[in-house]
Amino acid sequence: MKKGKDENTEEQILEAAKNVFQTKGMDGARMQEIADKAGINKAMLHYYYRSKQLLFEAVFKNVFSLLAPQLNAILNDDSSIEEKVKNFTFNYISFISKHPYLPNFIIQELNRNPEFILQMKDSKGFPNLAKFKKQVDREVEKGSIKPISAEQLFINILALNIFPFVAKPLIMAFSNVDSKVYKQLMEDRKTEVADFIINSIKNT
Amino acid sequence: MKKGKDENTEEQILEAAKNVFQTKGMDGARMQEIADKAGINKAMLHYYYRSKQLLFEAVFKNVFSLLAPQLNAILNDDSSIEEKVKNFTFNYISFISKHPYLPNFIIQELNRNPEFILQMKDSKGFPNLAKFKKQVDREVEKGSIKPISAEQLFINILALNIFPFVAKPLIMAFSNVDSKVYKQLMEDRKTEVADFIINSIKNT
DNA sequence: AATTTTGTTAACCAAATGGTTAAACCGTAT
DNA sequence: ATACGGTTTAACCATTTGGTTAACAAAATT
Repeated sequence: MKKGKDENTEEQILEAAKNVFQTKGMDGARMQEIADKAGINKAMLHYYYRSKQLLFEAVFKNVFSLLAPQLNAILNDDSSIEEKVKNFTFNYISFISKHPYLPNFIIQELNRNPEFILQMKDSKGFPNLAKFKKQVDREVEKGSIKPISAEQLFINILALNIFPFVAKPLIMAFSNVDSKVYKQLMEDRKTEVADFIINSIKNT
Repeated sequence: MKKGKDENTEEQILEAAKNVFQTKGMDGARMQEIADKAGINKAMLHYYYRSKQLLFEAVFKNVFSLLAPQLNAILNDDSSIEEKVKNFTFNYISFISKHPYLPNFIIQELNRNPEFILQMKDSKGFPNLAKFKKQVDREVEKGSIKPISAEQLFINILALNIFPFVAKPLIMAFSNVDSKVYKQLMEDRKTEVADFIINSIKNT
């Protein structure tokens, strides 16, 4: 069996490609740089993935599959809204610290080619608002949270959690803080963001 | 005087370049495409702007100068926090409808090259948190709003307003809405976002 | 009117880039 | 041992791309 070897190379390519594509984007990425990072000949990229476009798509799907479960935690979990907001906020900020380029990569590439996400919408595990919508409507009706549509609440939760990482250079410049202070701000947000959201929607 | 002619050409180039750079990004943009959109010969781009890099920087500064006054409305205006939040939210969403690619462009390019914003920090009119910080601290002390740092509040305001436009393709896919419904959601946010923020920070 | 300066173009160039190919390599089965 | 299969590499190729040049046109200056 030499399969160990192939799978290893294929995996090394994907890892290197994830690295380069996430930091440089599709247009800025260079096949040669990916090959160098993987420590193999450039022809191997085409041997295993045919073209830059297909390699990119493999990377995108792989990266996206990391994000989807995070979002499903808020959409398809069984806990209360309040619990979900607390858990999601806490976990997401930890998660993103391990994948700092992920949100920007996904957002950038989807804006470059918005049709691309349509191919993924069918795959199982793709985040979907249906269940969350029912829950929000029910809690609004019960009176435990103020009137808000599930869509707007979902947008707000994502915005407050994701945006600070996407806009890091901008925020750092405006607020005149260095990397260290910025990191502390993000650490504080693990609990502050949840409080901010809950304060806003909770009925007294 | 043929100055009318030059300035016209120079201006046409900048307009075409803004168009192309904002939609394709620095790496995806092609000098030929800019020339075509401007209806002139490619050599003119170099005649007026020397290089792709310098043309890009001219575009970036121009685009950034549209955004800065929007942000200063919340940082350096004299109205109360509540008023500011209401006005900013309402105005920003209108503003962005006229410049849909702007926030994504700025965020994407700053992530590609975070040092770039340092060159701009000195220029007058560059958004700065100093005044806003004093105001927030004062209002917290007075007890008119709940304890929150100016930095976190500013991040939250930006996040809730900017993110929905940056992440449009993502949100559309998750919530299964078409462009028309999405536009309505954004329209609703002109008032909903301000309420959301104020609910969260206002002391009862 | 002659000349100099500025604006504009077509043709060209060198480097970079995604992709291909033909030969070498290497473990395995015959 | 040898032939065979997938794997890997160096060299190569065609195209794209940012940038240049030299000649030409249009003003501006004298």
